[in-house]
Amino acid sequence: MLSYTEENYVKAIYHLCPAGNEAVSTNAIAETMQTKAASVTDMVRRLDQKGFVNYKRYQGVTISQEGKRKALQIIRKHRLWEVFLVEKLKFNWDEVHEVAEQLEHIKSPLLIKRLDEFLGFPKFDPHGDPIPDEDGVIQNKPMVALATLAPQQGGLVVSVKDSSSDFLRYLDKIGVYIGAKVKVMDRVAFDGSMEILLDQKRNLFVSAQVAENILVTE
Amino acid sequence: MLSYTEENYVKAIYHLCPAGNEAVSTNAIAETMQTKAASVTDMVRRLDQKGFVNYKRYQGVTISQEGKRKALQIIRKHRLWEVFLVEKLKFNWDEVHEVAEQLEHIKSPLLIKRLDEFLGFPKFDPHGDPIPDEDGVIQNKPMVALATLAPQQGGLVVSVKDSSSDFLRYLDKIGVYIGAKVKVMDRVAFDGSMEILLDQKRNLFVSAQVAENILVTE
DNA sequence: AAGTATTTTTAGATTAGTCTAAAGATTGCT
DNA sequence: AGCAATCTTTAGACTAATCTAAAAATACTT
Repeated sequence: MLSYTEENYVKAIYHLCPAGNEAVSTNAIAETMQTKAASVTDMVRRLDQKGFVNYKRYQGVTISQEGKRKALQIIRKHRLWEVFLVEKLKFNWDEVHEVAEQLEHIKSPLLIKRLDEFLGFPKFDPHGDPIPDEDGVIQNKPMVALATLAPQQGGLVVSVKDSSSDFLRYLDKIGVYIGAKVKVMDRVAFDGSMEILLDQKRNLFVSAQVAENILVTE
Repeated sequence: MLSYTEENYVKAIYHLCPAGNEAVSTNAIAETMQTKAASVTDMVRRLDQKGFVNYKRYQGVTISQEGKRKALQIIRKHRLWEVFLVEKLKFNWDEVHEVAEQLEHIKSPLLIKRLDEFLGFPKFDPHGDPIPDEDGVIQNKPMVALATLAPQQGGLVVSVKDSSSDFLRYLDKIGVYIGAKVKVMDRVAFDGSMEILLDQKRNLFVSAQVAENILVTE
């Protein structure tokens, strides 16, 4: 069983190299974990001992199969909680991270199973990042920028490139959310702005820059 | 800011003497915390330093005003999460404690505010224990056993005396839950069993023993 | 290839929380 | 009151996670 801190290290190492094919440096981990390199050395040695990473001194770290499984489990929990916070508790997109960071460490398989059910088995979190399934498998449909679609083409909003508060708030205001159905109605050659049909109900205009930062999939 | 462990100590000390009027012994704390007396001594000294308890060596511990506030905050969180788990995630009454024990330590005032709202500002948890408000005030309506009511008298189910899994499962089965509206229709003198109108809809019979263990209020 | 710069590790210390074993207080009994 | 039983505290040690400072290894640069 991993401690709170160990879980965070595993997650960080996974994020730095999810494939586990190239070594992650002690320094890189220290930076993302907001700690010192010496502390990282101690920790990765322990995680190697426990089988969650592969570590050789001066050679950096790679995530192991076991570690990958654990990391994806934590990411799954994190993203499900984010969906809960936004969909059910009306948090803004930019308020959820800190809280989800705590909630992801709650240990209860039943809780996550039920939460998933309660949320209707979502596939993406509020930022559009995919939610791994119980076995750690990530559904990876190709995503393209809304800006690249031709008129009459449509898709589902699955993510955003820019996740600044400003941008997210703007999307909230115009009613665009992850999971929204969009269809390109027209495209203004002059400035690249687009007319979009949202959820088969409402027409709206977005600038080229906005369209560039909204990611959609079939 | 208190650590996870410190929060648990404060809660335990509060539970051992909520009024804070008489001293709680080191040993008693050790027992409820599943630890050794020596560890308790160390901890209560720290908590005294921080102002959450009053401690003098060999004299035991009392909870301070500050400690009471903190404990009630944690209890509030615990009970709100229990309501969430049972009402929204369909946990059984007897499955929630362990998970709520973890969830109660999540730090986010906004989260609790929104959760309370989402749950419709419940006043009792699934076991019928009252949920303190934001200021730590516990609503304390008098409770009486269902068994003591006369025919035609009614009330709301607010708690149970026996909280064994067996009893809770039985209540689930017959459809009795915290918050249910009940009215005594008849009382069998022979064995003390009762006929009850549940939620103004359904009639059911309960034994004297069951009626003794269901607590109701006006 | 040699020397400097950078990165990484080791050594030793610190804090939180815990333990065991022994010493010190309090309580209770006759 | 005096002694035994019990409870509580102290002392010293351990683990997890961290730090600083110094040593060791690797990488870069000319």
